[in-house]
Amino acid sequence: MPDPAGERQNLGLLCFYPHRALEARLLAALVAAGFDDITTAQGRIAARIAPGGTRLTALAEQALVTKQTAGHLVDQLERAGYVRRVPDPTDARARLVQMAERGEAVVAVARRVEAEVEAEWTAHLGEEAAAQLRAALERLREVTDPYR
Amino acid sequence: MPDPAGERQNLGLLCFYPHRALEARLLAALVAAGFDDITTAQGRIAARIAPGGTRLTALAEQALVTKQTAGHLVDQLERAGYVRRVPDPTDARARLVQMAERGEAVVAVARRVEAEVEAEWTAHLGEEAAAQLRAALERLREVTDPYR
DNA sequence: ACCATCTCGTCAGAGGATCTGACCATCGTC
DNA sequence: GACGATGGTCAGATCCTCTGACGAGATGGT
Repeated sequence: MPDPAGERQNLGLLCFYPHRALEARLLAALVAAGFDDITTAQGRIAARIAPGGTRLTALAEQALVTKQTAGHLVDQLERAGYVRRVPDPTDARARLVQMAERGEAVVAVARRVEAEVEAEWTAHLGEEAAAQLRAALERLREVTDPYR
Repeated sequence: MPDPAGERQNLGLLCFYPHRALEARLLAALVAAGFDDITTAQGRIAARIAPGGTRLTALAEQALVTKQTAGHLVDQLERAGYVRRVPDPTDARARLVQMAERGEAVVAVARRVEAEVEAEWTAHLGEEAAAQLRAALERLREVTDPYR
């Protein structure tokens, strides 16, 4: 990962700063809202739960962790009441991880903070540059996200 | 951190994909080059060592970890021969973490991979869009990197 | 139906990464 | 010189992540 404090930083590293900043803002806001028992790792898993529920294996794939790790994190989220596991009606081996009520409350807070942060960034960059940034990142995702 | 598999992803999450892709590419290339005893956490610290050496506290600040964590990672890097610690001539309390020969070799590989990846991304986006992306990310860094 | 094979998820165990708290040596300043 | 601030370490705990092994259910060919 080496990259000096030099002038021209690589694009990957430049991408890191906004991501880290958002994650820190989110975590702080969640703690402030009383959800102080959540970790970033749990959040990264929870963030990938689709409306109807998502299989553990799918969560693991998208988050780029092993299914053991994902299972461990879902255990914690379940114990804390953020998610629940229900049988998958289409496959008796599988179970769907769904948001519980408490989980939905967290998502609501997260959505608000995300919108806030994005508004700040847009204000800093200007509408047009922000839109271009989004477009470029979305196109970049085509070649950098194996699970798009 | 929650963010659904929904349509319009937030900018922070969009930033994550390129960063993760680059880090994975780097790690794979380093392993392929025989540097198979390095971890991403070590890399994130090593990446911030300036040419003349950097203090532990500075490394910790920039990587956003505690100085204990940074010290632990530098211990490993030192044991593996990637870096060395030398006394700071300007302050008897402090020591400078410097790249050792083996560390320089890693940096060389990393530089090459970074350039490769950036060339691929530029090819995908087009010269102009890539330049705009870089410019936007650099401006965004002004408000997202506390240690710029 | 049946069997080989794959997929979904779990259990067990180990190694890393990261934090908090306590502590010492040195620096800078009044 | 005395005192608060800074650089770094030690100790201990917690969380995250992985590898390996495994059982239960699905799938496809015969």
